Amino acid sequence: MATSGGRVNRGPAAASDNRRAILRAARRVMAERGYRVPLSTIAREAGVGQGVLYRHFPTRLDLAFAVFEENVTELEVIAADPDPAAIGRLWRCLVDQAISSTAFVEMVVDARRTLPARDFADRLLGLVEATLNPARRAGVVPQEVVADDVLLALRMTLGVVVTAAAPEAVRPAVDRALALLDPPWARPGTGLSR
Amino acid sequence: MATSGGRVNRGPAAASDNRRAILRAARRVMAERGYRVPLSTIAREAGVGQGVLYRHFPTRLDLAFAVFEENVTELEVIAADPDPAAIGRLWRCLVDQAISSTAFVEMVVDARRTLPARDFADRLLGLVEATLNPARRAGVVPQEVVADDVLLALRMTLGVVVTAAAPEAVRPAVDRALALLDPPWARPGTGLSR
Amino acid sequence: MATSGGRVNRGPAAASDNRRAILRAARRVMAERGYRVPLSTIAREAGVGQGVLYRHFPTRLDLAFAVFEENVTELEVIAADPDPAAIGRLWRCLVDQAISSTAFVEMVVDARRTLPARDFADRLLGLVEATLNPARRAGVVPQEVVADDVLLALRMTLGVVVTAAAPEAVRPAVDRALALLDPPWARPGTGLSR
Amino acid sequence: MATSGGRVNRGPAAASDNRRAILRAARRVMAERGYRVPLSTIAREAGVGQGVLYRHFPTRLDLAFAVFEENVTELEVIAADPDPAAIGRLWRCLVDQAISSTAFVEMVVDARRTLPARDFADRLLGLVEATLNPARRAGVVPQEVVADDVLLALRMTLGVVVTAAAPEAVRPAVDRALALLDPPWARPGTGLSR
DNA sequence: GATGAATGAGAGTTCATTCAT
DNA sequence: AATGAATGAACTCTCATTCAT
Repeated sequence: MATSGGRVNRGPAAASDNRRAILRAARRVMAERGYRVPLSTIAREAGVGQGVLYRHFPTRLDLAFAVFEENVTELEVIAADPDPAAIGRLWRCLVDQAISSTAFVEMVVDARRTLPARDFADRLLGLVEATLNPARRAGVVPQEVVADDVLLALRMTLGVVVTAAAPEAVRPAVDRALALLDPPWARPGTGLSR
Repeated sequence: MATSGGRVNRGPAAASDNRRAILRAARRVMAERGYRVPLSTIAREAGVGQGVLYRHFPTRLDLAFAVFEENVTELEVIAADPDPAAIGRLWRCLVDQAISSTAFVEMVVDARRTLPARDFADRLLGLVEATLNPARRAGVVPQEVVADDVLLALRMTLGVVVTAAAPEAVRPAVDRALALLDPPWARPGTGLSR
Repeated sequence: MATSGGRVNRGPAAASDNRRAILRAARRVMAERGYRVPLSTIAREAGVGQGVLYRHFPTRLDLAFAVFEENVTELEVIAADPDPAAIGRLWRCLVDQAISSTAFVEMVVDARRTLPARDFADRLLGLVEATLNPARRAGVVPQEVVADDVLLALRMTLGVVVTAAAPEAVRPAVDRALALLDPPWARPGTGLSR
Repeated sequence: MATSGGRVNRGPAAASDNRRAILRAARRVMAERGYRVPLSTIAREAGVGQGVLYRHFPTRLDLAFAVFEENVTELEVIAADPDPAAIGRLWRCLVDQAISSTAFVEMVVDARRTLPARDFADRLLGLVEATLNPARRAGVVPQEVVADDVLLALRMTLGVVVTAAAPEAVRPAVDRALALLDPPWARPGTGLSR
């Protein structure tokens, strides 16, 4: 009755493949249809049963966090670079991630209502701080710039992203917004020039 | 038997009262529990049947637009003032509205997925333009400032609002963000000084 | 989309009919298939949608209590009779109800795990007391008999009912059990003789 | 890779250990959380995989029967004693088992719905008969007492057990019930006096 | 033989929408 | 014109059962 039709049971070996497939599907489907897509859709797209999705990610938030965890990993690689100009590359990466992440904002809004706060912001803050320090010491960014400013600028960017009228309008709007804001860590000499 | 229990059927006279009650309830409940509260909750809070809610506002979006229509009305009053300094007051009003409107962003995100675009942005743009023109002519704001910039700044502010960790963190974050952005239309001489 | 096929929407007028139909279906289906039948089965048998079942009875326990409420009503009619011999009729009724109520025991077991205790036992106790008092005064039952004894005897009977090997074995087993127990309130002169 | 994490595969030697561990876990968990606890919970508590549980006990009933098989074994030891007074000890043991076995009743109810009758009752009957015969011959219990009466009394006791409002109310209620019933095989001279 | 992940049917619950009264 | 119950599709979550390793 259990394995009547469809997929075969590939056994435990499938576990990590499945996890990856679920993350990939979640990233894609959430980007397309929003944070609140039915979990069953994600499971179907990932080619796994609903139980598997549930085993790997007990709640929608767990899944979303895991998706964005991958983003953080990408940032960590950049932040590990002691180059003072790394802050520029980190910023560019943050903006790029923001542009592809309407779902992220929906998640944050949802998390605020359902969770006793997670440490995402703190981790991000740590990454930015680590990257900002060498830049400040090298004089690439003014002394008074703090990590909170960077995150604030990122949040401003997210606002532009989620309120864009159409996908193709996102990038130009973000560019214009950042031109208005003109954050010091995004000026020449901060890794963006290369 | 028609009016078996509870409320009496007050007939046509109730129509506009009901509409107002629904809008008031929707504004409050959406602010508290998010854009996606069950419509039945709004109806209950407004003290009307679900059918009435449906008659006045066929979709959730219609309801949400009507709620924010009230915001626009408030703005129109300011924009009707030919005073060059009105732009500063308009901006302050926009920011205040943004601060009390996490639900607005959720609505916009939802609208983008479900609607063939509504004219909200255009109306807002018109208002800002009408207010910006005298200001520019009077030299209160630089000539190169365009209405789009104002809306962009507003969208940036919304990003800060919806990603705030807690309600009490909203206002300080917005203040800091606007200090960083330092929009010309919010500088002294633009109606904020009074 | 809502009323695509099947049942028509009969409007609010259907409410009390539906409630009755649900109770009837629940009584029958729970007796046949046990306390834990899928609620959807009960809804289907009653000819209503699942939402209606849910509206009338938010939890399975609410439904079950309502079913047994009807039993209590039957008992109340008997208990209202000041005749000292009423205790015999009350007892016979209790036993008859027990015989048709395997589901009752399952409910009680379930309720103990899920509920902060309901007042069923108390109401039953009150009924028995009210009926026992005149009987004791009239000397139809010995002075030392208390209502708790009657309920204890009922619980013993329920034990016999639920452990019967087959439905047709229930009545004989109960008769034999009561012959062994020989409760004073079931002896001649207590309303059973007529 | 087969035994990647957690427990090691101890091979065939583990089989009977596992069986015992499962039975112990099942007894405990079913007593705590009822007959219908998830099988996965029992497996986890026993420290075995779900497959092992399934191998040893294909159905929940098989497991439950095995649990109560241990009870029967305890009874068999008593029944093997030719002492006419053994019936008293057997009865006490039966009552003690009943008191600790709400789950037993749930099992019996379940069994009636799913199984073409098992021989549990028959084995119990045999045990009681074997113990009752010497007692009757020795005149410790009246001649007319039959084994069915003893089982009937046990079923009555089970009724009291499962309908108790709280665990601590079980023993007093059973005592009172048995005082009302006063079974001859539980009177002085039947093994209870020692 | 043991392990524990995968499977998927189905139970429970919610809620937008309809419509008799 | 208002009411609020009915509807049922959709979604989330659970868990008995299977089976690759």
